[in-house]
Formats: sequence, C-alpha cells, structure tokens
Amino acid sequence: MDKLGSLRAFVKVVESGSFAEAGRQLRLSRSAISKYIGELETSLGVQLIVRTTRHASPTEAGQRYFERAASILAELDAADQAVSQSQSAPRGILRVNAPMSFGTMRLGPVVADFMARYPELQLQIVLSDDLLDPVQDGFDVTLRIAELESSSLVARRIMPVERIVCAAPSYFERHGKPQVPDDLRRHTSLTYGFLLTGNQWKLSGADGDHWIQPAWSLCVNNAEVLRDVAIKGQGIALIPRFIAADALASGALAAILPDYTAPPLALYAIYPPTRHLSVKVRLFIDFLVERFGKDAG
Amino acid sequence: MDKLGSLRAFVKVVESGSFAEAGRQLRLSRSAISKYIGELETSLGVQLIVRTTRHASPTEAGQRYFERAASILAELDAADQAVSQSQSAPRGILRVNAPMSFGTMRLGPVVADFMARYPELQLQIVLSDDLLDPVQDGFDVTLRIAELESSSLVARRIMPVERIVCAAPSYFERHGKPQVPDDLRRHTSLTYGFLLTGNQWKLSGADGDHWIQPAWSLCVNNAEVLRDVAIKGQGIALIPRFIAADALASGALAAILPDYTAPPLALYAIYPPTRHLSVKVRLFIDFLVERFGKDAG
DNA sequence: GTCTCTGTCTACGATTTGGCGACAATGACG
DNA sequence: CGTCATTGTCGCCAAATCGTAGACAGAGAC
Repeated sequence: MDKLGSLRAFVKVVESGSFAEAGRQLRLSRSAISKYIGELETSLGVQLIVRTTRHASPTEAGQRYFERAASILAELDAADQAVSQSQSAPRGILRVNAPMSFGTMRLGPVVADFMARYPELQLQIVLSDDLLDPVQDGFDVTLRIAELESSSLVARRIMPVERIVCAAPSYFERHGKPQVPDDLRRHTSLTYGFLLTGNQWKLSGADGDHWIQPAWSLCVNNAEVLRDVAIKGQGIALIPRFIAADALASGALAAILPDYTAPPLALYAIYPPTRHLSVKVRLFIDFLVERFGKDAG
Repeated sequence: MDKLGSLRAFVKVVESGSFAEAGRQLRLSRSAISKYIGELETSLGVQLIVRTTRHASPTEAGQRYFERAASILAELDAADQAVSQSQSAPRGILRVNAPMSFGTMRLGPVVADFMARYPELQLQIVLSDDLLDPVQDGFDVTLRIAELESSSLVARRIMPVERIVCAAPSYFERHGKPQVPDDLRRHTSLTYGFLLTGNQWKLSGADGDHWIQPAWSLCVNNAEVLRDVAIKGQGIALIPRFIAADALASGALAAILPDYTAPPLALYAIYPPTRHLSVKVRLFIDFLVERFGKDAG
C-alpha cells in the first residue's frame, strides 16, 4: 500500500467532506480514493470515515488521526522544502566547455548521470581544444587539462592527468627503444601544440630534470590524433594515459621510460571569479570531483 | 516512487552506515536500497549520502534531513499506534484451523503479535492436517498449504511455499546422489500423503515435466516427520523449504536437483463465502499477508 | 595477489496502482 | 412520487512500480 498516498487521500477527504471532491483535488478517481481509505482503515484496524450519501465525515478516531496525519504531511513537505532549498534544485542552463578528447572519451556518462540527478538543468556543452575564457565567451565553466599554475582565473582541480611516453612496438622495432630521456633527441616525436612545454619535453627522474627538444614531425593540438599516429608507428608521443589506455591494453602502443615522468597535468574546472559560485556550477564541479576524483587519472 | 519506503531506507542507511546493512535490516536487496536513495536524492535535487567503499555517510544536508525524516517516521508510527489502540478493538473468539507443521513452526510468533495488537480477541487454534470445512466445522478461517486450485471455497493467498528435494548426506554416501529426476525411481522416497500429487512426484525443468513414481518407504501427512526421517538417512523427501530450512543450514540435509522444481504450493486462508467478512477474520488474514507476504516462503 | 563485500546498473517477473464502467443508494428537484 | 445526478463500492485490466538476480567494477582485508 502507498501509505503516504493513503494519508494524503484521507486528509483531503476529511478536509473536503467527500471522496469525489478529494479525488478532484488530488487528480485521482473516486475508486482510487475509495481504495486508499479502505486500505488505510484495514491496516489500522479502525474505521476512519463514515460514508453517508454525498458526504464523508471522520469518525472520532478519524478526526484524531486526521489531525496527526495532516501535521505529519506538513512536516514532511517542510523537510523536503528545507533540504531542497538548502541546495535548491538547480535549474536553467549550464554551459560547459571541455577539451575534445576528454569530452568524447570521459565526459558523456558522467554528464548523463548529472542530468539524471538534476533533471531541471539543461546543459550546453562545447567540446573545443581552444582555451576559452569563461567570462568573455559565455561559459559557466571551462574544463581544461593543464599544468599546475597560478592564474588569475579561478580553478578547481578535478583529477590528476598522468602522461606517458609511448609508441607502437613496430616503431621500436625499426628505430630502437629509447632508454633514457636524452635518447629521444634522435627519435621522431609527435608533439602536442598549445602546451606550455611547447616543443620541448620535460622529463624528470631520480637523476633530475631533462629538457629534450625531440625531432618533432607532427605538432597537433589533439591528443587522440597523436595517439592514432603513434599507433601507426610514425613516432613517439607524450600523451595522457587515459587517451592511450585502450591502445596500451591491446598492445597497439607500448610505454617507455617508466622511471621518468612528465610534469603532472590535471583536469581543472575554470570558472568566473564571482563572489558566489552559482549553485549549478558548484554542483557540477562537485559532481566531477566525486566521479573523477576516485579515478586513477 | 514509494516516498515512505525511500524515507525508511534513507533513515536506515544513515543509522546503519551502509546500504547493505540497511537492506538486511529492512529485508530488501542492495539494489532496492540503492534505487530508493537515488530516487530520493533526485526528487529532492540534493545529495543526501556520500558513498565510500564499504560505508555510506550523510552529507551535511543529509544529516539535517535524516533528523527530520526520522522524527516524522516516529510520529507516523505513534499516530498509527494511537488510533489502532483507541478503536474499540475487535472482540470475541476467532477460530482458526491450521496445518500441523506450519502451526508449530511458523504460526506461534505471528499469533503472539496479533494478540498483542488486538488484546480483546480470543483465539482458538486447532492444528490439524485434516482439511476441515470452515462452515461445517465451525472455524472462522482455515489455513491450508495446497497447490493453486479453483474451489468453491473462498480463499486468500498468503504466501508461496517452495518445496525442495533433499536427503541426508549420509544417505547420498550410501546410495549415490540423483542427478536427474528419473534417478529418483531407484531411490527410497519419503512421501507425503494427502497431496494432489499423492505418491507420484512431478518435477519440472528446462527439459520439461517429469512424473516420477519413486520407491516410497514412508507415506505420512506430516512434513516434519518426513524431515526428521530424512535427516536420519532413511530416504529422499520432497518437503517445503521452510520445514527443512534449519536442517539445510546445519548440513543435516542437502538439497538436490536444483534445476528442477515441484509444482508451487501456497499457504491459503480459506473462509466462508459470506457477503461481509467479519472484521476479526479480515484483520487476521491481512495480518498474515503482512507478516508472511515478504518472507521467502 | 586473492577474496570478500560493497554499491550501481540492467533486465525481468511479480505486485501494486489507478482508471473504467457497472451497480446500488439517495438527495435534489420538478 | 418519479426522474435525474451524484455518490461510493467493486471487479477487471492495462500501466507503472517494486524488488530481485546477477553481472560488474572498486577497494579494503588478509
């Protein structure tokens, strides 16, 4: 039995004086009201309503129960209101800019779940590898994978993004496998544009930092393209592990120089430095932290 | 959504610290609890529970909501109790006939609770495996475990009763374990009298229905006796699971032929086909449905 | 590294919800 | 007094929801 539905029906019957009118106000049929009241009476073992023609009135027990039930329903509504408004169900449009690769590979399922949780929200997502200004370009939040940096923009770190040096086994068979960072100078690199390291790779290990200017043959601002070209044996790429994950698992790519790491990147949410972050932006960012914070980059 | 169910699930999760434990206490599956909490959060537009591995704890909003929800649930129970008890309780004598095994094993605690709720009632219970006519023999209600059937008697289905084929491990050690229903022909069966299947067992599986006339050495109209004889290794029994439950748990009995099922039985309440079922009978039957309806037969 | 328990998710059968329409009862009205 | 309109109940049935089983991935315990 839908106990809450029964209580609402009962309270409305007592308030309105009839099943039919209660049904009209609750948008339920007379038979539904009748069943609710009947089941409530059965479960309590008490008659609550005296049915006379064209009128329904509470019994003495019914009147006492009505007072308590009405109070309980009001308290429940108040509790719901209070908790909803403490974090009022966000509505409106949330505009998000995210990097292409991350957007296509990782953002979809998370956004789907976010939408399920906050059905009143509408999301506009632009996948672009251009670093868009969230203020000037009209986004609520911009997701970026970047190195740790201090910036005038306000950012929240979502998750670390590990990068690896990798190439296809066929490349290593033809060109040999670099053993130390300096070996990379004699190899073809597939380079990401727009990163601060530009065409110079920094790799750090127990023996300190290495700055390498590899012989780059490709510079592109999309790591998926770099991955795909690397898979075809055209060079060595330095790309986020999450982009290479499937290729690594299948053997299409192999990582090298495991004792060296590139400067850590992270996924950041960048948002306008307003005094109060809007609720929907905060919820979205919190949601990303919750979902991606547990992921191993 | 069953809002009250969600509230109970939520309160129990906060109290117990986990979805799994809340499920155990509420006799619901983990996925049911997960759905309830998820729907509650969606409907309120608020995250109430932080899920970490092996632990669930309330968010700040969730803690506040928990306090109000727990209070509301307590008030509702109190209101129900107050109105149930205020009613001039049903009085008089309720005469019940029930099967011996079910009566001795399952009915006592339920009857005790029923009597607590309706202290003005007096119950006369006759445990008998004879199928007594509720009109002729003066009972208000007769409980029977039987196969689904059409009958001129009016009946209300209380709960399903699953049967299993089982014997003591010592029996299997001496005689081998049947792998398919037909193997039962070469085994000693302990047979229940009075059932429609009589001395012929019907077992159904993916390969169709099997009618087996096992070599019976005992035919008795009491499944407890069958269980006890089976425990002593004297044969294979086809008996209700609730009767065998303790022996199965302790290892005194082992079930076989899990891919096959006997025709489903159910516990029925049979009552006179009068126009208005008396209040006390209706309350008793509803009470049984409430208590046994959720049990796994 | 393996095991066990967790929470999520999907598919699906069981159960409940809720409306339709028939019915009997009865007050309003002419 | 007869008729009409509205009421509440009930059986039937389609739609919706409940709740589980089982698969899965994550992670703490050992």
